[in-house]
Amino acid sequence: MTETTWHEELRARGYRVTPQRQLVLEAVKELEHATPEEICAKVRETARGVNISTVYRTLELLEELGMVTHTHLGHGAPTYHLAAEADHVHLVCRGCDEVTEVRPELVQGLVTALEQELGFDTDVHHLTVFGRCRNCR
Amino acid sequence: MTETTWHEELRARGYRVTPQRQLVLEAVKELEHATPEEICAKVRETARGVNISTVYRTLELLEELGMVTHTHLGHGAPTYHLAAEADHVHLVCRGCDEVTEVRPELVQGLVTALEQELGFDTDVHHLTVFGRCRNCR
DNA sequence: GTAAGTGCAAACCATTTGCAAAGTA
DNA sequence: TACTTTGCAAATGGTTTGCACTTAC
Repeated sequence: MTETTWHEELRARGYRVTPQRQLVLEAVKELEHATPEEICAKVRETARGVNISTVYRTLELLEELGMVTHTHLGHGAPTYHLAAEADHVHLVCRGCDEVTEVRPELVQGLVTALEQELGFDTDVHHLTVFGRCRNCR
Repeated sequence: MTETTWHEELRARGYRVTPQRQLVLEAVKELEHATPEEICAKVRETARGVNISTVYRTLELLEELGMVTHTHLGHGAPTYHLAAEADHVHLVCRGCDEVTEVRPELVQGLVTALEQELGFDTDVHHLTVFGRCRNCR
């Protein structure tokens, strides 16, 4: 999605293009897997600050627009990334807490089975698999 | 695991058998998919109350002993159930919030692939798949 | 100009912690 | 008795909300 496209997308739905919204989207793009707090910190590196509640409100909006997605990689805050770059599944090791991204094809069998057996449409982007990695098991 | 077995299990590890621990385990057994708050409420139905922090501490202990497991079915608190009865994967519909339990064989392909390709040992009990059910898609 | 968006502070929910009192072995 | 566990109240972390002020259109 280009710069102009999403500006129009916002306006078309009655939302406004604000510097805060642009900054938050920029930060999500640059950080990858960032928590709201981290996004807020990143944005504050630039002169203009952004309030944490604005970050939350903006992330909710961007998610509704389908521009970002979030997933839960641990006990704490969720992490956000661009929907366009989210084509992977997360593996989290309970031993070393390391996060690995794996090809979505690995879950294709599961997705197909759920689809055919139950008519269930899986949100692959949100999927996180917990377990133990080679080194920690 | 029988009544006596887990009492011995506790003592063998230097832990003590207390009425609170027995009540919490009972509640987990009866409720299935209960949050700490719900477990606390359930236990309070019996004359003796239990403090919410004791519930948290007990659940942590029971999980360490491998007697209960937890999973995240939504935005709020996690839900606990007996490890012995946890042999299923959870499906959560984003439309109607309904939770479905499916046979673990459905994820067998994924588990095997992660095992063979990465040596990753998946915690199937904790796995929750978000998406949209037949009625809501 | 007017409706939408922001900042701020307070409220909220889930969870954790310190410590003195109570209970188990 | 000695050491574990509990209850309570306060602290914490993450998130949401109400409202007056500001800004995009």
